[in-house]
Amino acid sequence: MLDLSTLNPPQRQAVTHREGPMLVLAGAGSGKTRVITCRIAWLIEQGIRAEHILAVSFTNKAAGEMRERVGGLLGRTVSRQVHLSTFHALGATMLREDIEALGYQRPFVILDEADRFRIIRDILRELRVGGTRKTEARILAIISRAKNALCSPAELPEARYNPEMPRAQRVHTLYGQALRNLNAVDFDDLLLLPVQLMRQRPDLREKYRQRFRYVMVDEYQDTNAIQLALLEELVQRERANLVVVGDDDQSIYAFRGAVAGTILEFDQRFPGARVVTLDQNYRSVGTILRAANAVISHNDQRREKNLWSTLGAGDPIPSLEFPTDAEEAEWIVDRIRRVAERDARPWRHFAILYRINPQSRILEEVLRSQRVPYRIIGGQSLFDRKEVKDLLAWLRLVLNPRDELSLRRVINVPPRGIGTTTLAALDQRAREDGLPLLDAVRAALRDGSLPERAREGATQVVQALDEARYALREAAADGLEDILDTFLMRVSLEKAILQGDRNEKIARIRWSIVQDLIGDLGRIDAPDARARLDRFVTDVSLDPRTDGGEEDADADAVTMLTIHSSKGLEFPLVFLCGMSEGLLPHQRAIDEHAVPEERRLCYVGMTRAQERLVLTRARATRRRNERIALRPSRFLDEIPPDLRIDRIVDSVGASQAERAERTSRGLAEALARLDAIDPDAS
DNA sequence: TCCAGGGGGATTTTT
DNA sequence: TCCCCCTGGA
Ligand SMILES: Nc1ncnc2c1ncn2[C@@H]1O[C@H](COP(=O)(O)OP(=O)(O)OP(=O)(O)O)[C@@H](O)[C@H]1O
Repeated sequence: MLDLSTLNPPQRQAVTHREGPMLVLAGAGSGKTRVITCRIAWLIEQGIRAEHILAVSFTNKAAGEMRERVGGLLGRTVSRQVHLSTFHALGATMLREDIEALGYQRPFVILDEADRFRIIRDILRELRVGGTRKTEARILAIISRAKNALCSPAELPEARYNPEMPRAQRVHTLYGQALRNLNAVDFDDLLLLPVQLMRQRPDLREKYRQRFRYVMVDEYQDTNAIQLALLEELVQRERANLVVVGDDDQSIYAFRGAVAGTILEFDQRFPGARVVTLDQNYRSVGTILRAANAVISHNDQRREKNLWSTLGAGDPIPSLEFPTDAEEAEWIVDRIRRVAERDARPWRHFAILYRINPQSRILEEVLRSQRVPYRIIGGQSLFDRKEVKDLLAWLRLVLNPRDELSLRRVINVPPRGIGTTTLAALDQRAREDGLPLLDAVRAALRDGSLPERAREGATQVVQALDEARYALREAAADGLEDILDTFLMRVSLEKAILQGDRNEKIARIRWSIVQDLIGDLGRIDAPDARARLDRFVTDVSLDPRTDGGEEDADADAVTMLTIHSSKGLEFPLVFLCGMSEGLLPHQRAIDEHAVPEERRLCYVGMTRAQERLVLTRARATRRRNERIALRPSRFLDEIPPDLRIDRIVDSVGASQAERAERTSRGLAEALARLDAIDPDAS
């Protein structure tokens, strides 16, 4: 049940807001997300049906968190009926329903990064222009930015000076055609196509408007043009029941086309909008809040905020220097273990934040060797796994045998004697006769034009797919697991995986990952087997990294994540590592004069901490077997000296005096500070 | 024609 | 350190 007395007056005003657009603009930890979750509960108590409520956030992690909080207020049964998702998942849902209206088949394929690279590489090869991976990445980025800005590459602001632009323009067109031919969409299409859909089909737009009558958006400062367009199609401007919350200081998705100014212009875009601000921070102790505010105040063009907290003064923030990132990692993990033991803290109270994913590797090694349970959010761990992609490809084929991309991927997994040449011949035949690739395989089997060694395998694949599809047609929802078991056995997925790696142990792990993933099927419920499979495939494509689902979220483990994915979350104890020039701010941001965005990133990272924040950095790191010297981040200097304690922690054996001598602040000062720090800080 | 093994290259941030 | 591509053996 919702208790309005757990809210302060402006929060209450936003929660019980009735009609029309509203913006809640407030700093970190001021209870913006709580406004959204409580508003959902309030609406339902007012008799609004859960399925008429849509709440959007930006990361899968944040959406999951929100679902949990709503579940806490209303119970799981009701919270499951609320539409709670990321913009992309929302788009995927709409497309799963209506993509046929745009001339695609159902189900469609959602491409991952590797698929996109492969397509670009093929196009460049066809155009007879070679390209390094860097070029390919640049072109992909241009295409993505254009889609997110709802324009062609030539219309982008960067068009004049980006050297890849002429090529990107041509590739853009071919890329679009390639995706169409493959019946595939990329992540950007998940936003773009629903907008097109609603613009072309007012009847469908009306259907969605009727469905999503109350709309809320968390982290509104990160909305870009295409997401805004989607929102505008979904709500009626003046009469919009739209409540958005955000903080211009936490705008950290400029690379995706978000503009910090968008949130400040909300009332121009949605006329008559009410604006509410929140000032009280309920998350962090005083030192953390003041230090974060000090850093962010170095940005201009921001809305000045007046955040205060009553959670106590807090300790000064240690800012620690280590010889290398390996020692930095050792120290962090050691410290986590000691504090966990001393204060009887569960592991889940600790988070380690970093700027880029590869920084997690060394931490992961140490955590593992010290047997500290941990969980990595994001990164490439599950995303890039061959076995997961193969599984998905097979499942997609069951849903849609015309999915050529998937068929090409797995037809020779495990090796079935259908190599590049055989495949090319099949491809040509398909093109000549206007057949889908799978039907070309059938035809080649029938008239014997398939090489001898490929026949047996091809027959197996065709039959397995036919049988699975036939079984699926009739099956009740709970019949899905058996059908898939049989199907995967027939296409030898297990064999492919176990043979696929010389290291048997690794192969077994790979297979167990696939099994775990299939086990997650149990959590998906839909009217029939086909719909369940469809949902499953979309879910995994959108967020392949949440392998364990709900029980994992509850697991007691140290959390490791990038600052970007930490947005909206909070932890009692936070280690923000890699506080060096080149990492935070990142070198590329420095080169591109984008330091203010990095400063916001630093602000977001610092404000995740509730009780204690520790900033760490290394003098050197190793990249591609090269030692790279690192200087302290400029953001450290922006924290007032009375709020931080600078220390140098050298390898075991260095005396305290020696350590102190190396601090830039001088021996006496450093020693004085050492006394102030709590006894087991080293 | 298929495929395993070695050499070369690569790291912003998310969906 | 891990991943992709190419080449030579079967
Ligand atoms: N009125 C309140 N009384 C007590 N605690 C509150 C209140 N409002 C919010 N909180 C708590 O403060 C913390 C931060 O709230 P919340 O996550 O909603 O902030 P936020 O503004 O969304 O933060 P951010 O911008 O960093 O995402 C949460 O632990 C929340 O439960």
